[in-house]
Amino acid sequence: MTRKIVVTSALPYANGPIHIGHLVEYLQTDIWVRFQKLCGNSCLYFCADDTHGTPVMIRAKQEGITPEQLIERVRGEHLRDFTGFGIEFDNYYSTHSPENRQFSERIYQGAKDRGSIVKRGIEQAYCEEDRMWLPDRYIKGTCPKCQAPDQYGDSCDVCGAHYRPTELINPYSSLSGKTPVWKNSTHIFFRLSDYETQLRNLMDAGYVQPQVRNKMEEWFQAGLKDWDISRDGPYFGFAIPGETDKYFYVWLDAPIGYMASCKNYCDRNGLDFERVWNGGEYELYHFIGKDIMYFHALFWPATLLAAGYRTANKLFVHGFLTVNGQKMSKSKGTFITAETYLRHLDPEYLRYYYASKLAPGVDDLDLSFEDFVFKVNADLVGKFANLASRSVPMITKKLGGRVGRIDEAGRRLLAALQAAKDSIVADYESLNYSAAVRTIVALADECNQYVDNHKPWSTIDADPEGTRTVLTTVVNAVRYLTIYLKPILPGFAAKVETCLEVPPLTIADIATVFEDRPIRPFERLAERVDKDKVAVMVEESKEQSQPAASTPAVPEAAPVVPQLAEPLEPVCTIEDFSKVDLRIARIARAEAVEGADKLLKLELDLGALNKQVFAGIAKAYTPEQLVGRLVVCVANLQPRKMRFGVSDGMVLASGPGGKDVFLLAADSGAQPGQRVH
RNA sequence: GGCGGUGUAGCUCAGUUGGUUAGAGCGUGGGAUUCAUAAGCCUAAGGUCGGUGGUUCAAAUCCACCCGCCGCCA
Repeated sequence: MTRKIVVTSALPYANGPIHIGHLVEYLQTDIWVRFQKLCGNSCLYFCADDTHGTPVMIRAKQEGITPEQLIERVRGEHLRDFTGFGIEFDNYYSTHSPENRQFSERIYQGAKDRGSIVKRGIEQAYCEEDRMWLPDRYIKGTCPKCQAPDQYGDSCDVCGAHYRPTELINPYSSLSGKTPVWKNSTHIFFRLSDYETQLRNLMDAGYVQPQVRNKMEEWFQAGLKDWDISRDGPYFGFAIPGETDKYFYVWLDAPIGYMASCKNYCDRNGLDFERVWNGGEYELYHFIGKDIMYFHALFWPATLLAAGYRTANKLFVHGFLTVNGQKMSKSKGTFITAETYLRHLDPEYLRYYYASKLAPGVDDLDLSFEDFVFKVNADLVGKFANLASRSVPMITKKLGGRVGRIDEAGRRLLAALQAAKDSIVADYESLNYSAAVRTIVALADECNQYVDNHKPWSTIDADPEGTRTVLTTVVNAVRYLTIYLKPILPGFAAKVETCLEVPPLTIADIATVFEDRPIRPFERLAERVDKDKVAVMVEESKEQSQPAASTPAVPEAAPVVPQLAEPLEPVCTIEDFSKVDLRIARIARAEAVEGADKLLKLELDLGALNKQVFAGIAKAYTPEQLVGRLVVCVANLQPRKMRFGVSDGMVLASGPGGKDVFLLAADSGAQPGQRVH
């Protein structure tokens, strides 16, 4: 029976680029959607940019453009990045849309009619300089408990204390630097506790995974508190009807963006939104990260219930991405944007890698570059692509480009492939992609063993027809494997479909065989991933983040509290410091690097030894200026392989980069090779 | 700090309701091959299942405490 399904991914916020962390969710969702379509189900995938709120307003102001201009631009960038990764939305909309306003107002009215809207005054920080209310995260000051300076308005990073922003000592706006004043303002609250019973019923009905449910239980026991859904102007968002200068909090209208995107699609495609969203005919699933569980497991269903809308069948919660076992880091170059990735690597690699590690739980997923390279090369290329590559060309080159029929031995192999269907389908359906991939890889192993056992390369001259039978079996095996992998690897699948000259493969094709047909010349299905390319991508991610880090948020404003553009690192002991072996070096040679406009290739004379170092100082120094100079270098830095060669150290310099780079020099008398203490 | 999640071979992960000698892939060593993208096949080595204590005939699995990592505290 054909199912009808609506799927959403969380809406990315419109003030930053898509990065490989975001992609865990969009790829997880896209694979599921493609899987449903492969199974012949009708599946609609909706998303949008989340556009409202203070950060967007401030960012637009900094860039000297309107919020509307900013969100339009960012939406285009986001969609470009998603498309680059093969993520196919049926509609990618915006929360700054007429549909979203309409649904927000309707849901608010629904809650009001149910008596779930209450008002009360709260005290909040107001900046008279910028004439705006300050969210807690924009207020900084000295921690009332441990006196640490420059802590955020809600908690202290140094001692971990929690407090109210009013308790901060010497509070200041992180935007203007001015001291805020405390003013009273009436806010509008949604009484979440009115929906506790209904929410609990939802949990009982299997709305979330068990791990998430435990967390829910904790929240229920703590008691559901009223939710502040209003913000005072100026605020980039929807005005609240019947109020003066009050706007819906961004988190109220963000998930409503799912509905808006769906409505917009329905209107453009002749579908009845009420039927699709509310009719019960369609299943509805939301994919989200565990950081926004609270909003999607409590507020969102509660507001829908308030307005009489249906809630989702299930929430699929996933964990975060770590890179090489750690949080993504700009300084380590592991904060990799989708755009940067696509400039260096094939998106199918990441799709395969994530799929090979995704499970239904909320565990974090680790992207280890070493593992990434091995896995892509061993499985994707060595097992799948190579299986086709070692058999199909023999048919096109030596057997007239035609597959024949399959014999008994071939049928046994193919039967094993067919028999795996139910388990693979079940694994995809339950988001256990890693299990599906394990099964598929094991099948590919069997296929490769089959090829080795039948040695078509040694029989082809003596027994061409027998060999054709063997190779026909392999082609059929490749076809089945491709079907199983298609949700994960759409590009790979498209190449196989072209080679076989067949219409898009579906799961139903598992029941059929491919015999007595011509095939087209073989095109390589996937290239090996070069680990140097990964290294270059990481290197580039480091370079990109430097200017951003050194650009002050608001250049004109002079902060009252002194702050370094680059904050101090945590304390380092003398032992830590002694690990860094600094040496005086004389620049023996310097030359420009072809193909890199920031790099100079330096040969450093350290007395007894010479080192080759690539330094990102070409914008600031010409090679001629450098030869003969004494500099300080990190002599025991782990060598790094770059596109242009190995860099075996680093010369010390200050400055934000670009033209503003200032090399450290040594007073005369210092000798190359001397250690700096 | 409170709470939730998590910790299994060098790496990434499976381990069903507690039940023989704890598995897979990658990586590493050895072997036989050479059709194929230095891919594929055969084979070997590798683990006190975070720690301690407990329940049990039996614990990676259940319980308590501790340690590490991730997150939430609206």
